[in-house]
Amino acid sequence: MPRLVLIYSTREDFGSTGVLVLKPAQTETTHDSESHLTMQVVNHIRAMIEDGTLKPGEQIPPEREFAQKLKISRASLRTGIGYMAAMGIMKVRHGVGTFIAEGPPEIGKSSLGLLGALHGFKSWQMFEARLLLESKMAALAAERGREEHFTLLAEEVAEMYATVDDPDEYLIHDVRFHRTIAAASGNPILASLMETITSALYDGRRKTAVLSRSLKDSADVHREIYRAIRTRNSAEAQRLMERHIQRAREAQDAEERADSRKRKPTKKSANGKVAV
Amino acid sequence: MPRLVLIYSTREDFGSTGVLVLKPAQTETTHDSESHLTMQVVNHIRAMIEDGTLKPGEQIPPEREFAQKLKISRASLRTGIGYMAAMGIMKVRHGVGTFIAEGPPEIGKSSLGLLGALHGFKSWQMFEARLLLESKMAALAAERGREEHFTLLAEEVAEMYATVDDPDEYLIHDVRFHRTIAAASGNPILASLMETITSALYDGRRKTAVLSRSLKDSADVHREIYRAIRTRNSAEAQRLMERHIQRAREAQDAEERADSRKRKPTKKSANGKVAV
DNA sequence: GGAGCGCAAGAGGTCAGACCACTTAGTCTG
DNA sequence: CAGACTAAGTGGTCTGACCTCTTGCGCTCC
Repeated sequence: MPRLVLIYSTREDFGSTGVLVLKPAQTETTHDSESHLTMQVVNHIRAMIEDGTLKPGEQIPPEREFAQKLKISRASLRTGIGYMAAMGIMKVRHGVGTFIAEGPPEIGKSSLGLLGALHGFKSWQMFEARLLLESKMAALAAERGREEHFTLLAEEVAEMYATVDDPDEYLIHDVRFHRTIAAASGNPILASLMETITSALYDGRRKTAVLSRSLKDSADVHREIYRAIRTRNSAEAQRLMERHIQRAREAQDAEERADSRKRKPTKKSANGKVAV
Repeated sequence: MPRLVLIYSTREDFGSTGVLVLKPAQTETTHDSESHLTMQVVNHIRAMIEDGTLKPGEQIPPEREFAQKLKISRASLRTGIGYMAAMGIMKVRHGVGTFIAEGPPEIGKSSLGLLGALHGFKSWQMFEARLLLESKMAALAAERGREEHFTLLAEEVAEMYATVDDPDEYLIHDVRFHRTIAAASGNPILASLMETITSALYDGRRKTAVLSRSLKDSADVHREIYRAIRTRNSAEAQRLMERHIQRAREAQDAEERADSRKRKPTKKSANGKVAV
């Protein structure tokens, strides 16, 4: 009996936009990418995480042993692990072991780069997305941030002023500052999205050069943002953050133009990345 | 000679926030998840996409054949394919073939659900993210939308009014309406993020019930949004969209409360999803 | 005794080839 | 002609062997 179910699916009958389709329940084979066993592994590990058997940062049993416990072949287990590793849920270290990821979650980090190549994402679009996310998070941080966040932000601002002559060190605190705001926003999903876009944006490239021109000014801006958040002035925090990122973008654009003027061949940048 | 490079990396020495670290170039082994061969496959396919050999929707050669061409084992090729499938870049269909994904790109669709389980994403956080993205896209659509987009939006609104008595059919046009706005916003990255969150939000669950109460009212709201966009009133479009999604959220919250009152055991919803 | 080298255990990575399961389309049969 | 059957082609899984990397222990040589 072909029971019909409503499935939120992607189809190609409407230009490049998907639709909601009604289709037989069995045909779900075209799922996303899980052939029974792969999903079985994913679900098993998921269950272990949910019931506390496995926590972020911990190591899972050796493949040979784990495969035997799950009563599947090592190859299938590896497929499942590979799946979760691709999503950034697990980290595999050759010769050491396999671990549950920890730290700020990134949603399909490397995925963005690939998708970008497929659909032609542009640099300005990434900046636009980042601008939106970060400015909103700054506003939320002003509304929801707790004392501990304010303390951290203040520390990072201080560190920035202290390292205006050391671009590398400065950058560390710059990143931490933005991540702390993300944490203070109280919405880890937005934080994840920001993390994803940011890492794709600066993928492999050091932005030190961009900042080295006037780190003092940069520190001043961060200090202002901090103050707005500290005094729970969300509108001001959002406005300042918008301007800050807008300027970062202009600086990078300028740098890229200068770069492309120097290197004639312009071999789509070092490691093969394009349009990012 | 241990050359030092600046790497944008994730470490666990600062609470749950990562930092920018300075480390020996060789230690990059802990990369993301690519052991030479896997990456080789990914890069090869990426190259094929970039030079036009492969386009979205097209099929790649059979595994046995492709593996031979790349001079690697079928197992390794499958690892690479699995990696890209997990990111939603490729779709594998048992007994049919492997294809390059097409349609609206989703960044780590299933990833969000898993990450949610790991870091405890809440439903309201997803709504907040969606609210932010969709309202901003509505504003952008008002600024950048072209006639063709307006035409499509008008069509969908008309279809909505025509199907107020058929929730399933109505939902199709509802989704299309929102996707058209995403397309009109001119920023595919934001559209991808929306797609990801939306599908995670309604993952497996039909939201028909939510809408069935008063589809007529819903159609009215969409019509208003359309008008704002049509007249390039971006502020109004954003405001209306915000209100619209806010209400959708309230409706769903109400439904969930009603649901949990009926089913006592509350076995963390059908297919094992939680907190989504 | 301490610094450094080297080896071995243990983890993941790759390989080969056989066999299973699914989809599809063409063919046979009633 | 409709429906069941069959075969070809593609992905899915298994087995078990071997390779490579990381790590730490223990030996050797100052």
